Amino acid sequence: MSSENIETRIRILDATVRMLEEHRGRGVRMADIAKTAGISRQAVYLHFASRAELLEATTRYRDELLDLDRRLAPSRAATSGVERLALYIDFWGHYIPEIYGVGKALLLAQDTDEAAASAWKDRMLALRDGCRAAIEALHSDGTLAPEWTREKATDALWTMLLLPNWEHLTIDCGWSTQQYIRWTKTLAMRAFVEESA
Amino acid sequence: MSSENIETRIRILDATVRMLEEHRGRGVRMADIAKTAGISRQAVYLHFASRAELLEATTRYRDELLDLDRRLAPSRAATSGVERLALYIDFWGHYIPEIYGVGKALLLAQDTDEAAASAWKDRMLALRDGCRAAIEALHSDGTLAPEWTREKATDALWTMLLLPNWEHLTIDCGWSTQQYIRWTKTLAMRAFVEESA
DNA sequence: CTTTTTACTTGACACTGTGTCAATTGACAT
DNA sequence: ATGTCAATTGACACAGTGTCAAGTAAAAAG
Repeated sequence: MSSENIETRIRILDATVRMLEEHRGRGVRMADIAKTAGISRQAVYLHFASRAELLEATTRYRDELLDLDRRLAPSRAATSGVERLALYIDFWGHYIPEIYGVGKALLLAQDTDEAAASAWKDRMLALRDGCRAAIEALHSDGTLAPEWTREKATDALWTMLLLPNWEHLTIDCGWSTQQYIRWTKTLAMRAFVEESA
Repeated sequence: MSSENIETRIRILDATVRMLEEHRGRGVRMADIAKTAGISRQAVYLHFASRAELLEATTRYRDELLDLDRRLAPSRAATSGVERLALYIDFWGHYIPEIYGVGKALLLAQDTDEAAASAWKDRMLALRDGCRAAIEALHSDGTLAPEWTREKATDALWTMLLLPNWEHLTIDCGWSTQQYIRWTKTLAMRAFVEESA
């Protein structure tokens, strides 16, 4: 599956990203992707066994291109829990619009496709790790609001950052990325940080 | 379309509700619904023109059975904004698990089906009305936190109550309905009510 | 300069699920 | 007995995914 020409593989991945971002993850078929990549539909299957596998590979490819580690560096370098939480939300707020199309496609494919469902779950667990790290940092600082266990706070922050929330606020309600980030930060601070008044 | 036997129509709707709740809205086909209702697949089309129309009718049917007006009465009778907000979240928290399957099916059908998308949008606008009423009540009391416009606060509350948030917390994270309601209330109070400390 | 290999193409086809159509059955009403 | 109505049966069109076999064109290997 991987012995084939790497350039073609990348052309397919680029085409997939382009199509999914353009159409917000909806109604993009294998044939459309092939056409955009300038190859036959069947050639796509020489590189990716199924639509789900292509979507999964596309998310990984996207993350590479976006240089995830560099983007995460600021929040990882934070010197306090509050700062870490704020910087992680900053990271996420700028990251999510760039992966929206691919993520949405993966999300929608869950309906029929078990493999797509588990691929998405994987991505979400990575998000949870970031959330846990931020909550853990608050906890070590002693600034995690006392009503929370670390576990529950992680789940709650994780939920706040879910893709549909961003989608709804920006696409349906017309908020800007900046407004989304500000509101999410405010909410998280009031929810998780002690005496945030 | 409506001249047909009403009993059969109801049998179909009951079967649809049952199947969707049972399978959490995923992978339920017209043939499955027909089989559950004890009729032929084609007979379903004598009552509903398409899958989207059936899903739409099913949500309305579900709301009837659940006696939405009775359930909404407490929040409508609230004497303060804070009370109204709390009671509306109570209502929603108990309502959402009962419509989850149908809602999820409608949500997933958005991928391919334009009609399903607009049916879901309709349901969501009804939810927004409830949110606006609660925010409006806070505003008249003078207890809406000053950083919010009524419009933005409505959008934000609306987003908090989105189905995927409930889904994630209860189904993925294992929270109980009570925990979901408590957390949502706490969050909403801290977000929208002035000096909630 | 032929032969082999590699990457891809073309076209056909199986499968699933939605939605349509035509002919038929069985019950109930007039 | 006749007509009407609800539903049945079986066939089919259509879209999209995934598979398969045969062919092609160019690069690599002898």
